[in-house]
Amino acid sequence: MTKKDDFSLQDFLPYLLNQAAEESSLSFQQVYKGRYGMLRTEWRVLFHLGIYGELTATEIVTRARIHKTKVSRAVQKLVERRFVTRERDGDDRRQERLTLTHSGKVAYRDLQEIGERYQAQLTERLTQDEVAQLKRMLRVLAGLDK
Amino acid sequence: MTKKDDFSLQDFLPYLLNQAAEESSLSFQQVYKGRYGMLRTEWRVLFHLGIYGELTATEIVTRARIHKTKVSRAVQKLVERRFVTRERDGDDRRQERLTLTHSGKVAYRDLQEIGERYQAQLTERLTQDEVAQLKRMLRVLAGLDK
DNA sequence: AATCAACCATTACCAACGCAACCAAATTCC
DNA sequence: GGAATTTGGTTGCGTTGGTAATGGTTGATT
Repeated sequence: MTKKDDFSLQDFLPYLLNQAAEESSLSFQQVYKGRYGMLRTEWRVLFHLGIYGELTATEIVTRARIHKTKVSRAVQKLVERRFVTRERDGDDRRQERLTLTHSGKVAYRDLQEIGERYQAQLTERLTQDEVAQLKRMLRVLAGLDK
Repeated sequence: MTKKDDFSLQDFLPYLLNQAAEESSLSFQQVYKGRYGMLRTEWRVLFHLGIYGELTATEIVTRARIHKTKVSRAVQKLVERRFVTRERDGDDRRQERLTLTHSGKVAYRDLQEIGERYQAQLTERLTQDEVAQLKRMLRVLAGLDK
């Protein structure tokens, strides 16, 4: 048997990353879907606004690397459900400043807290140090580090 | 500022995993899409057949954790494009044994080789040891280790 | 100041997804 | 041994996603 045949999906990084990502987002998805009827993209937009405060749609697109049509639709939903308010920028009337409403902030804090607990549970089979290493490497792979 | 406010998306594991997974599958997607007009699910099915040989649709579902309708449609496409043949099982006529055709094998080997090179390039900013650690942890998170 | 290119965001259109319902074959149960 | 249940796989249909085109605004060129 040659070296070539040793190749396995279990060793193919994009595949492994995908499996881990899917697995890790699945149960958390139940939370924001069940509690607030949110889709994944909506939750992600909410979180960005919760963390960074006022943002425009384009800023969310570049920060979160979500397709702009997805952001557009997610914002629409969040506005409908009164989690977010949009307001045309005075200086540049093309863009809209997005901010969380009160209930948006409440939802954010609620989910953020659950998220932290969920993360802790997710990594209980790894040491603190391993988790730190893992995150560092993921940032490298995602091209998120400076 | 309290501890709570330190929470950041850059530190939320499901988010990081998703970013890394998306980033790492993006350029490779161009390859199987460009060369063979395949979708992600089709490529995944092809790889499973390439690695494990003859499988049924259900076996692919459980191994790859892909929804059965996705597998069903991917198999359909792969059969149409003559990468895969299906054959009713004699013992249990509900299931179909799936195997790669010659051109299916060729495509698999081609993509597998590119995949390996791609993986090497992806991890060039990490040491061998780090990659091994990373894969181990991802398997834990994905629930893939015994 | 009129034109043109660049930009922010949305929409129209079609492809892909996922749930639930379904068909056909096999197994269980009485 | 026949009805009910389970299992392998497909399909219909409403939802979600991406590409490309559009509307509306700004900035640059002249």
